[in-house]
Amino acid sequence: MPIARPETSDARVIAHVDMDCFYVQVEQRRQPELRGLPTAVVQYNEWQGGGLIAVSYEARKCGVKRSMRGDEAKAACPEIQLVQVPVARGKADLNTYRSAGSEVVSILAQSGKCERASIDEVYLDLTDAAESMLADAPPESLDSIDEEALKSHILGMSRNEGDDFKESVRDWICRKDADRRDKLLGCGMIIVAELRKQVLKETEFSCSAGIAHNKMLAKLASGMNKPAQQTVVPYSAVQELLSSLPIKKMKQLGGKLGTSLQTDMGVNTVGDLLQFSEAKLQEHWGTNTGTWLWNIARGISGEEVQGRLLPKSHGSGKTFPGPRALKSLSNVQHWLNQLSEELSERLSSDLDQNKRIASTLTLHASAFKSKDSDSHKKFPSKSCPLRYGVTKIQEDAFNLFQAALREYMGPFGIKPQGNKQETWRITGLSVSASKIVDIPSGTSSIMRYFQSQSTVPSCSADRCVQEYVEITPSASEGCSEQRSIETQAAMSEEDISTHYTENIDPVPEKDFSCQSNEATPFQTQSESSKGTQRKTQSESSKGTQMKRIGRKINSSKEKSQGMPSIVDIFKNYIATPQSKQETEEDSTVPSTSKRNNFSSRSSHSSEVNQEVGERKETKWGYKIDEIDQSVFDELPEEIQLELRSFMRPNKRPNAGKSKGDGSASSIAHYFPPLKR
DNA sequence: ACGGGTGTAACT
DNA sequence: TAGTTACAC
Repeated sequence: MPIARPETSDARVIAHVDMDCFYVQVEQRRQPELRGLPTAVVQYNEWQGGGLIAVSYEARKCGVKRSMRGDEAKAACPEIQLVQVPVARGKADLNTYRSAGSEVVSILAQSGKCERASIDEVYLDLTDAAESMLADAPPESLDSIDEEALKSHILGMSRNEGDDFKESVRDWICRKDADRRDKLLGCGMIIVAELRKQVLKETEFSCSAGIAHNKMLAKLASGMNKPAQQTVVPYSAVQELLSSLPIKKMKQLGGKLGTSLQTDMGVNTVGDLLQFSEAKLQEHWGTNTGTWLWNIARGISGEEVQGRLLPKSHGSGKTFPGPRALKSLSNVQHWLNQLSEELSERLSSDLDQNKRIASTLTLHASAFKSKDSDSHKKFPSKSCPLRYGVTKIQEDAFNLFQAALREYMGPFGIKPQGNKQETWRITGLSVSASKIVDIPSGTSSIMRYFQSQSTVPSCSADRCVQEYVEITPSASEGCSEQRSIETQAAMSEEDISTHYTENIDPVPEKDFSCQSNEATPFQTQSESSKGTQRKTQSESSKGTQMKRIGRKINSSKEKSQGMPSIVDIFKNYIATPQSKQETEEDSTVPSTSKRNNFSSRSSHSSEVNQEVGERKETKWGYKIDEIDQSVFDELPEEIQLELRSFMRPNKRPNAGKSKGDGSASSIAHYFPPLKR
């Protein structure tokens, strides 16, 4: 899994910035009374006090650990303050933490290439900044070195009680005869110290950081002195650091690979790896992993900092452990609706704030069948093209689920009436959206064309989304209609639910009482389709997404056949004046060093994807046959050409793989080619 | 059959 | 490609 990359430059300056117990800090900012108190963030308080997902350093001192239950935490530390994760739609809602993370990224992205590694971690490539500093204003030329920088930990440098370690750090940073690599790290220290101070000032969040020559070492270092400190790894300290480092501490080696390294080869520290030749390692772990390990042992890792400030996918999921496992289709549908709603909301924000569109919807579930030999068969994942609009996502998610369920249950799952208890339990559900692409900005002829075409001044992303909903034929038509036949075929009469109204809107607590539904785990597709519509319609009256600020839909839109047309996307998008000040009008100029005007709080609309400045290939993830042909044909030829260039280059002219028979395992037939 | 909810990346 | 598996926080 890890893959070997050659070191690209011998003296990059890479930083890893890690927020200290981030969720706790977010809650403490909201409730300043909690500052300084032992605090933990917990989710689902009802069972054994809920699970801890973040623990303050005060609480860690009393022995509270992440992944304790709330009750255990109380036992270990009676004064502990437990704060619950917000709940929306019956599930944990992490949005406040996500946007807090964005605040931080906005600040950290100013000084160099920046990669959002997770909700609370960031990598920075500060090579350019450090080199500039070294050239223009090297540390020894400065009147004073930042106090925060002087607090840095420098590996390999002694730091005894009574030492004036700040003086030593100053000396180290300013050493004239230093290795150039050390000088660069010295500059990195100063820059990172500055950034961390800025983060603290502007967000009130503290963080720790590691500064080194590559990501792996920087990551290692950021965790060495927490909270609110930074650690530097000079080249000269690498070997000693690694020689005694337990193998499992290395990123990527915390799991099975690390375990088998220990058990199969007796490798307990990273240093132990040095004994093995590259060939030997490859022999055991394959070419890629072998080389990767060989490099790791030497502190070599060429992995680059991706200039990416935004996530590549969005997901919404929930587990239903033990007795809460879902037992009825309608209950599954209920939860899929909740998850889809959240996902849709996040997609709307992404479109609104970042002008990005996702193109694949994936459903994951986990399940078990008690009373069966293969009760632990994996529940298959399924995906399909993503259509914008809450109800569409809900519908598609549910259909994907049913397809997966039929596959999971196998040919004998279709008639459970004979087999007494033989039935499924769903222990986890998640929906996610991926293959997210930027909407190309401003200057292409496509944009100009639609700019001139569009009559309506409009278009928050909300409205874009609404219009997809409006223009799309009702949910049960088109691709989903066809499904019902097959789905019905997979069900026995006995399975057809007559408990629709009872089942359709279960509250979470009712999950426990689903026993009564057991005998009728299925409902017909047509029932369920109606159910979907009815429900979502009533919900839509209160949902902001569906509130229509109605406008007439033009005729070409009405011709669209169920998929949102890429052209519609353009039209709706273009009609809006760009909120993002897209100054990279000509995106051929790398803009990495450009200072972006991030407005740290309130909006991340300014969170520009840094890839713009690089040679990122902006390709539409849409297949040409997902686009409304009639609309497409109406375009000037020149525009058609340009549009094609945005589309997937290797598209199969006519769905080459589709079987005639519609086997359960192929999702292709759920999305028949558009009639032309 | 409680580490939950998310996210990335490589492999097949 | 779609789906699976591993890993991390």
